Amino acid sequence: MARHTETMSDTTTRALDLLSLLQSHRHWSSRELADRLGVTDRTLRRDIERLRELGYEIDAARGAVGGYRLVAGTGLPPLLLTDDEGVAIAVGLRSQAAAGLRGSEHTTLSALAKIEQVLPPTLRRRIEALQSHTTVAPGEGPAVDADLLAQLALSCRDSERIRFGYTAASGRESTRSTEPHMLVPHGRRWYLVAWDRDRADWRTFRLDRISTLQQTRVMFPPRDLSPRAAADLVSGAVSWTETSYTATVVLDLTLADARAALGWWAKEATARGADQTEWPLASDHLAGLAAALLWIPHDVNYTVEAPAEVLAFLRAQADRVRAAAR
Amino acid sequence: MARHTETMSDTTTRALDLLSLLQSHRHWSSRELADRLGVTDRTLRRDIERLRELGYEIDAARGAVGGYRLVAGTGLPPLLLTDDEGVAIAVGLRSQAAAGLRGSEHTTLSALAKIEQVLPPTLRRRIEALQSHTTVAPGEGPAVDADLLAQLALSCRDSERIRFGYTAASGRESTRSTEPHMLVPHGRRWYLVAWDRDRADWRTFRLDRISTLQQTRVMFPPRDLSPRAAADLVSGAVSWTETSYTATVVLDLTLADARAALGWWAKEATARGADQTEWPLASDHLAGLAAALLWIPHDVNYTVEAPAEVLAFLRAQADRVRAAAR
DNA sequence: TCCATTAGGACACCTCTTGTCCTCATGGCG
DNA sequence: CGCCATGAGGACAAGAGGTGTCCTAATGGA
Repeated sequence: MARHTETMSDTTTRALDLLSLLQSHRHWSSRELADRLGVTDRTLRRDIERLRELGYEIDAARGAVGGYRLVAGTGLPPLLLTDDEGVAIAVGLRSQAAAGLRGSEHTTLSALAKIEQVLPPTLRRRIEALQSHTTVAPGEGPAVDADLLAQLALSCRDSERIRFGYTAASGRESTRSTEPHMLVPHGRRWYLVAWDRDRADWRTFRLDRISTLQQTRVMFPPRDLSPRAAADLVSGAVSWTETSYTATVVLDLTLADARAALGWWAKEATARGADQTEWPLASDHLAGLAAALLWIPHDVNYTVEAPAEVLAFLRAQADRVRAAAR
Repeated sequence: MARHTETMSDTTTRALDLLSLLQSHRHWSSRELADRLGVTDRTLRRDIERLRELGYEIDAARGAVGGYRLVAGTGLPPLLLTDDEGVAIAVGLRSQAAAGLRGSEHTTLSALAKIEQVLPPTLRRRIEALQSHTTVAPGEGPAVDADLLAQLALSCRDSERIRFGYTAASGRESTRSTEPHMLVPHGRRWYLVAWDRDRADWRTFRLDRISTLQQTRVMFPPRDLSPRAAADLVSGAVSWTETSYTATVVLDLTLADARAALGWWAKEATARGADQTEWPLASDHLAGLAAALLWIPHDVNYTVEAPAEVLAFLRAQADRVRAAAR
């Protein structure tokens, strides 16, 4: 956007500017591009050629309505984002990490680290503001502070020593000086696996028990610890084994009707007999399990099959709501 | 990563490579960087200088543990992502757009358009795979196909004529040839505001009623229509006015205790008298409202104050659950 | 104090870029 | 069918700018 002073090394700037233009609109004529970049059309063609040599695929149409367009190639080109777009991406990544999406936690964190590293402070404030609006599902509040997660991801990636306050399960508070190694999700929580310098051993820390994080800018040589071993450390340390609750809902609907009524998230449903459907539910929380029942349409009859503990919870909740809604 | 053939224009490549290195790790010594880029340290210093002139803030530490680090400046540098990171970002943006996050829809879409434009097909397939795992809250299934949303966002941005099949509310199917103008979220749904070429007028289309999208690669000159007017078009067209439900929960807890018990998403709670707390709830769906109650801890007494309609729903649901959980 | 590191000036060599001028290829439109 | 606007790219000369070598100056940590 900002026209740079013309005295600097120009060909590099122009290449980036050109990429940015090609990303912000899909169709450009040679004239327009050349004018914007302040060069001849011949030079522009050379610039395009250069980008092509660098691996970016640029389609060109000849003739009356000709023009250039950047097209999906084999790799990702550098993304040239506006501030707002950067904010949108950071918010998306943060909430994704906080929600604990399985299967790609590490890439999510690494992308987040990349963007957090260069995020101007002004934009960071905007993220906080936006994030507070992201009140998605009730009860599913973020199990972790996304900002802390991002900071720790950076420190892990860069092998930077950190200090923080920690409140143990027993309630004892202490200050830890550690070499952070890896972030591991477990259940709906995140754990930091780090080398505790005072205790000279590996420790795991629950993120929501970490209070004040200080990034010393001191690097350390990474120690060996396989991801597998790190995960084992965490599951070993998690004492209050996070039980997962399950139940089966039996709907008085054919499988096809059930699919139609419940939509995509009933895709695990199976038929029971000719005109009933089994719909398996699972959740880390009893409340989450119960919530799913509320979305069954009014005109559908169903019963719940589940362990006594779960059924008792459901009955108790029903009674509470009945009493409260008078 | 891939070493390019050495014959090409190099200084631009090197600048991008350098940025990429600086983004993938926070701390680098001059030696390391120079080696990786295959140049002298003097040239490297010149490259760093160039980047600084381009506006990227690069910290340097002199002395024994010296080195360079890319630091948050005033603007976002080009993001150089690995394929995996690109996938993670696309997934995040898509689910954010699909969830209908308020306040930043347009930036989210514009960022999404940017990345979708250059996303290699192989990566796109990976996104689909990941997205099916993102089963977040029950009942909150994606109200819209994220892929369609992304495609339409691209066409709107680039003023590209499109054709698609549309099933009207009446059930009548038709094929529309339109000039897409803007995507507008309303309730949990998305609407496309477009100029219908056959009817020669503005029309709104619900995204989940659009069936087969064809992108003609024909551009058109954008017509004037303010965002405000577009939004009005949509809310005018939405007949079944999407009512939003509200309720107030009165908890037998002090405000402080309620905050502690309910966590961050009870931040709108206010005190009522000395030892009660008012907790306002709002949701587009009755079920969403009811679900919130389930997360209130067992040992807390509460009552619900709400319109008769809402109370009736709560009682009915309670009875259903009671009956089903036998 | 010493050492390793970044910072940057000077200079010679040479590559690469740029604009001008040219011809060719291609797609849409009348 | 032929016209015209557009992209593609070769040739060439002028000159700008990148590179490596060699140098000295700061600076931070042990």
